[in-house]
Amino acid sequence: MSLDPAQAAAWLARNAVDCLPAGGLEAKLGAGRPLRVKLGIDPTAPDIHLGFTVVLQKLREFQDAGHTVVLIIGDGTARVGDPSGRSATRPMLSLEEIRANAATFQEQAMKVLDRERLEVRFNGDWLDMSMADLLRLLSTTTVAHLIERDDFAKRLGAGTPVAMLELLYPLLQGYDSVAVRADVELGGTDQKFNLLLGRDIQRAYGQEGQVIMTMPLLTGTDGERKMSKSLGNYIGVTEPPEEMYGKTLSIPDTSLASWYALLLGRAEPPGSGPRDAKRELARALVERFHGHGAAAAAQAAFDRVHIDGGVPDSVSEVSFEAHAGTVHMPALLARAFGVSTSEARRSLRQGGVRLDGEPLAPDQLELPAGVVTGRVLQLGRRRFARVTVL
RNA sequence: GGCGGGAUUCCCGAGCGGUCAAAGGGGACUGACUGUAAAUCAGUUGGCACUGCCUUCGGAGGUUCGAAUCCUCCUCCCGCCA
Repeated sequence: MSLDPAQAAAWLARNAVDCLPAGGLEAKLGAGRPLRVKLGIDPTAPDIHLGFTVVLQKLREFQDAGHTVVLIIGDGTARVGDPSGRSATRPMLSLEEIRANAATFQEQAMKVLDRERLEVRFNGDWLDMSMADLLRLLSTTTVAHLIERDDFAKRLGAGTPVAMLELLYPLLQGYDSVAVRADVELGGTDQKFNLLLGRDIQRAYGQEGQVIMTMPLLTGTDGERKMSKSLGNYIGVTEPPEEMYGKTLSIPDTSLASWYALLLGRAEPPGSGPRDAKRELARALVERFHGHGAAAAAQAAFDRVHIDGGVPDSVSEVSFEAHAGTVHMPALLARAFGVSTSEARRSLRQGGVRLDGEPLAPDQLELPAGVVTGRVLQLGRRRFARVTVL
């Protein structure tokens, strides 16, 4: 690294919401050794979306600067459940679920991280501690401190239950920092309390406290709210290339700058308009998760469908039974796309249904079997299926 | 414990005996325009092989020719007092 510690710290901290304590990162970098950068993950959700990769991207930048990432799979803490941002007690997970989730997670995280500078640990390895050790850990923190947290405070105020286990969670994950001797810990802004507590716990164990860095939450494809599975505005990292490409192009222009910064760690290409910047972004993201060839193919397929009005290469197949040689279109559409027949009728009435790209007349409820079989049925702009009439 | 106010279709929110599949807004969907952007315009938005039929207004009963609307009980929320 040719940068001095101050410059390097500033570079690494860009896009971060918090990097605490002030000057802490610079001081750590000044020691001149590779830092141990921790990320703890709770293997509760089997597949991850782009929002989560914001933190991975930042970790990758640390790796590229010569530091080591310590990824902690929270197989021990997953049995407790992170209360952050939750309004209700979480259920515990079975061991099998945790293992499966952890495996999937690792595989997906590798798309962003550099395997060479990575250490993967399971916190179950050290959380099965003796009672004496547990009591020592518990003695580092007061109840008053724990219930300062927003979500706990709210739930206590509202009279909803807060499980003892949940209260314990921040301590356990803070202890991870002690176990792996973390220099830096990353997380989303919602993890700030946990990260800071980890710092306190390290010091209680005679270690130097970690620097904590929190990253902003990525907005979803709607450009409004944070990306989340339950809001349906997410892009999963395992989604097929065409989906990923198309969804990325559908984000509002106003999200471009933050997507570039948070996902790719760079600014939009200068001089290109939003349309081209977005195409480049989409392509880069698909390339990251599916490889170069898939990215080029996704772009080509997209252009063919949406610029030239063609049909995609691979579409799902539906088979449908004709009655007396005719096909009842609402029923076929319902079958093909999982919509109700009423909805299918509406779309038909509004000219939203096509066969091989040709719009159907609004009153064509019945079509001869020979006309539809083997052709590509299209509902709206994005839904396609190849029909086989039996 | 006492008093009062609520629960309506995906969400918010009108409706207070028939003209209610239920106003309005949001969201979503379809079409036009485009860059699967934004903005805008138009339409749709319970189900059904659908000019009609069926099921919805927290739950269960009841009054009535007729109930989202009235009565009874139940469940859950929210204010005020203690």
